[in-house]
Amino acid sequence: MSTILSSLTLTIPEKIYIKDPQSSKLGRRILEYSIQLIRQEGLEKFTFKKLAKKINSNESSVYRYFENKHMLMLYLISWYWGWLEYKLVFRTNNIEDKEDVLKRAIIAITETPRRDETFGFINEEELHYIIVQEYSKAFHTKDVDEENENGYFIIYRRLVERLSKIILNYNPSYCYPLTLSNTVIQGALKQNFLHQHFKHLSDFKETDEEPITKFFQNLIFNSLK
Amino acid sequence: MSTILSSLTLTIPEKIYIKDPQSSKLGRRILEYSIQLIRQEGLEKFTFKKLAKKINSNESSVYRYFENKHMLMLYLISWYWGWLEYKLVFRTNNIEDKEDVLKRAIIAITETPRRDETFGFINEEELHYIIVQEYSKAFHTKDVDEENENGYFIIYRRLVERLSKIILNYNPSYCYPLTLSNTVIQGALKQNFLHQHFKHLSDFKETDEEPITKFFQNLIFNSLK
DNA sequence: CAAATTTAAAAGTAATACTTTCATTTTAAT
DNA sequence: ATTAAAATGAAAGTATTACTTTTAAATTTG
Repeated sequence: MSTILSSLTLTIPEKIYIKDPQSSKLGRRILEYSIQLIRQEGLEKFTFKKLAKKINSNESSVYRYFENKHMLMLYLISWYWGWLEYKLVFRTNNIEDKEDVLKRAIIAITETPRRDETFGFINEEELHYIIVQEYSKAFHTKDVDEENENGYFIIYRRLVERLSKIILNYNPSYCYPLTLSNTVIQGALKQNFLHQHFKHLSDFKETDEEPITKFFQNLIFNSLK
Repeated sequence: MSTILSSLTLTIPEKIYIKDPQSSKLGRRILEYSIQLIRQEGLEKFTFKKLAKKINSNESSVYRYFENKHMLMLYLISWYWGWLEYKLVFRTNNIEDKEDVLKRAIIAITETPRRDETFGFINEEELHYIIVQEYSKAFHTKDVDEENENGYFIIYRRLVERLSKIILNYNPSYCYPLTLSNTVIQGALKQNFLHQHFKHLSDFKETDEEPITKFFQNLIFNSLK
């Protein structure tokens, strides 16, 4: 993606944060370095105290932006889904051929991200890494239903719906567009995780290029034809 | 499944526990009631203290069986995978037709379990519920690689490999048997979760019978044909 | 029945996840 | 440039958690 759109910012549902972290220097430092620190320590051992120390700030200051680390994680996850949505739209824009649109959509969602300068202070490559490791913990809580009502997952919903429409557009008689859309989006993350930590449960070789994308393209086009 | 085999017990890797919970009355009570309590409270709010109170025992006694709640969860998850493996083998045993074998395998893995008397003190229906909600938390830790080396996930591995062989047997030229096998096993759990908590992201109606099974059968057979 | 093992009760420790208070700095408005 | 408002930092405080230790009582086993 180009740096032309570098003034773009992704909008995250207000209820997720106390004070908008994109609105201040400290807030942006919190986002930038929390990704680094979560990657280093893992979500379990990551604390606001450690983060504050890392950015030469104070625990209580971090708490003024996010209620707790769970909410910070929800913020980062929303950011990630928003970014995927943006990629999806950008890459399929102005394309006529329905098969081509679906092909490009699958690539946008399943490819391994490289550092991308579009949104300045977020390192997309590193964010992808922590999403792969940690995202399901933020979903799978006792309070999902309540959090869902609060709109915490609205960006994910939009992403799934967008992809499902592209699927349905390609094959209008397919019965499971939403289910397949979910399967691709979440399955891609899961396969990344398995490929990293359970090599023997993966069919891919080190030399394969974007094997996860290839798997899902094969799966989807065979399934929809 | 019948109750004929009620004396069967599933073998769980030794390293997961300190003292085998299947070997004593207290141990079995720990397993039985931990499932209930995790379901009630969610894994986050579940503590050994609460569990001990529920079974009229003591915190320190529970710690003599499991190092911590993470290990208890790994035990329950291994038990679940072991149970799926058992179902898979039992249901496909003596069947000749390769397509039929694969069909039955998909059912065994993706169907919604009912209370099954095969293994006495474990409520399979309730276990399935907590696996759907919580299992990915036990996978996605900073220590996966180490835990993997310790053999904590060996039963999962066996299950994935078994299903992948059935897939490959049905279509020997298919390139991604392991990846597809993982996608089905983990995807089925994920779809259960979505169906429960994100109804609008699901194509299924309340009246559909075993829609998740149908989705995966459609996906796999279209993809392998 | 005696010895070995298991369990219960209670108290203790270190870390975590916040909260509160108050002083200081920064920013924004006139 | 002055002042009020807002944001930040430092430090101390609280409740809970996750686990450990010790000792005594109960249970099992040989």
